[in-house]
Amino acid sequence: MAKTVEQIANDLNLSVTTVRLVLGNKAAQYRISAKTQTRVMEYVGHHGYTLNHSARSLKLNKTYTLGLILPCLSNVFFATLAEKLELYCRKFGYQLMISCTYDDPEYENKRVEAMIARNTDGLFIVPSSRENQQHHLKRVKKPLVFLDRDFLGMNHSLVESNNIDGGETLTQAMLQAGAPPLWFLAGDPELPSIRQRLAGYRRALTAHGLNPAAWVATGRGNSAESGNAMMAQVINTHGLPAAFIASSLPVLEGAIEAVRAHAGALPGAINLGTFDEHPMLSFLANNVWSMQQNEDAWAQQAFEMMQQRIDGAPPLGALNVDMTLITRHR
Amino acid sequence: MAKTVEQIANDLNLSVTTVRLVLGNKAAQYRISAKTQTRVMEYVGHHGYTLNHSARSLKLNKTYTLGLILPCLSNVFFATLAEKLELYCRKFGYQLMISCTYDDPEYENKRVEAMIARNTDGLFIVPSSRENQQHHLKRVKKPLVFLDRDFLGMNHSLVESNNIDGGETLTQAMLQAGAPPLWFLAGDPELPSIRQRLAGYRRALTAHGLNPAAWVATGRGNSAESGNAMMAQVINTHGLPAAFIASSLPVLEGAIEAVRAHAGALPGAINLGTFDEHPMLSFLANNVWSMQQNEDAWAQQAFEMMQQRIDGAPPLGALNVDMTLITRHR
DNA sequence: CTGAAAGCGCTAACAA
DNA sequence: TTGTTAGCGCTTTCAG
Repeated sequence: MAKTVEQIANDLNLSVTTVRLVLGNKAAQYRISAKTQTRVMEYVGHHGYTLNHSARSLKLNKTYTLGLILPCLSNVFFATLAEKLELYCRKFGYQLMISCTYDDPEYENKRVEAMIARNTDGLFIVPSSRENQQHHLKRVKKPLVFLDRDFLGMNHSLVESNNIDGGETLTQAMLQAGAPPLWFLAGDPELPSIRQRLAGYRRALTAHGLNPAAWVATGRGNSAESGNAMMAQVINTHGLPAAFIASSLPVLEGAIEAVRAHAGALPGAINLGTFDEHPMLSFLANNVWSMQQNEDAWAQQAFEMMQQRIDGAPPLGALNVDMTLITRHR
Repeated sequence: MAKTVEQIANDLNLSVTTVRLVLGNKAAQYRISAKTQTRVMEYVGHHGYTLNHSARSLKLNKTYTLGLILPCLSNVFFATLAEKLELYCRKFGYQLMISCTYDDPEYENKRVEAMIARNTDGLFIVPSSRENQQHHLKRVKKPLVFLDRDFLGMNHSLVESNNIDGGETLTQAMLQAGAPPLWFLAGDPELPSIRQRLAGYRRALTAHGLNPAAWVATGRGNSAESGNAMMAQVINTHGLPAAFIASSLPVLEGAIEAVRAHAGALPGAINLGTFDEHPMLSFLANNVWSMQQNEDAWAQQAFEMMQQRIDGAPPLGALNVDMTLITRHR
């Protein structure tokens, strides 16, 4: 196993060129004699041959490896995105290297450095801050495709969900199903995606002749704790809401916890809205509206962008992927 | 950026060795003159230097890369495991390459081949079948650490949960909380982990003087569909169960769906047990017992095993990680 | 149709 | 304390 081309050539009294030609299926093209071909093929069939990627990478200065740098894999959306992206990469002969930043800016820079040192051919990055994104843009010479978060809004390659329309559609649907107030719990209002979702929410409220700022709560992060705190505050100041939208699943978890802490149980009459879909939303006895992000479309678009960048195309701007409304009515 | 050692040496009229020595922090050891050191450091501070991993790998025949081959990342348990494992790998200078098999045996073999061609220093594998595991064991010369599933029970390196004790503890807890029958929905009884969980369940039943085979349903896979089908059958033959255990979260999802389809809603009195913990289990209004797997401990153990194998140690046998019972009482 | 040779950037052994 | 060199396995160019 794992013979080198040179070994094969020596053992067969051939030159490396000849061996390479038949190994690379160029035998016909260069009219290698049938006998030589079979000799090589038999040898390989017997002893095996696996190309040494390190050597190839060194020579070609291309590793057929791409990096994916994201906040964390335990978030189902990112995990699914990573899975889909890996699938597309593999399909075109690339290996994907995944690294988590836990939204730590320093960590993120280190991961980017490490990926570059490993000669990845390009990087997909979910930046954790405006400064990070700017930093990468300035320092990284390799093809870069940003995902999910656009802090800058400039002309670089980026894939994100159509969060504004998603927020609007979700809000509209919930307004049609029940009377206001309809609260919006924005876990991390600093994140561009959350800001956009909130903007969509406001647009829908305005269209309904409602005050777009009356029922918005903001938190300090995309977490259950933050969701809990926001809901606790809403209950404190306005009582139990009849309907609310969570900016993400962890926020929803925390908010429901807070409702339970207040009311003993989650009243079935509360209408729930959330971004990101998950089968376990079916565990709820309430009406649930969820805005699903299309990870597969993301992955496809992102990989295509990457390929174009690798092929020398200039940055391609932002690309929006539509979201899908999922409803569960009890 | 990205200067090579040789370029630095040329520009500074030094030899590669000298440059390497100060770059590798061996300056003191080899007593490189202070002047030379600062010259090099200044040059690097100005122009930068990133080690070329491909060249290093080729020379050392070591890539500091490890492979992780698992069914899928959209499964939260595997995603979290991958995340933790990546953390440990990184801590020791390794990069992790993740690939999903979707439990397709052929795919799995291809992924293994690809990882080997890329000179990964070792492989973590969640094998999808007995044949696959055997195949890898036979053909892969690199260090191998299996995860989650042991089809063979031989002397190789493996990390899994203590599924038997976990199943027993879960069953005991639920038997203490409510009267039997207590059903067990085994999504994929072919999987070693599920078999073990079932064995633990049976042990607990027997200890309680109950028939260990009376309330077991088996399905055709670890999926919501399978869970749905099993529960539908249970309801058909025995009516709505007062309590049941799902062998995994997707099975639980499907089972609850089936209960809803039959009863219109999920009766709050049904006691629910499941393997794998997830925050969204809080969405349920029922009593819930969940058996949490400790991904962090898995990752640590698995990485340690891998290191030992890389350092030349023989296979180290199976290692069990205890599970933790999480209870939610309403 | 087949062969020879240079060189990718790094490491390690040996020289001075 | 610093310099020289061979070679990892592959690709590519040029030469028969």
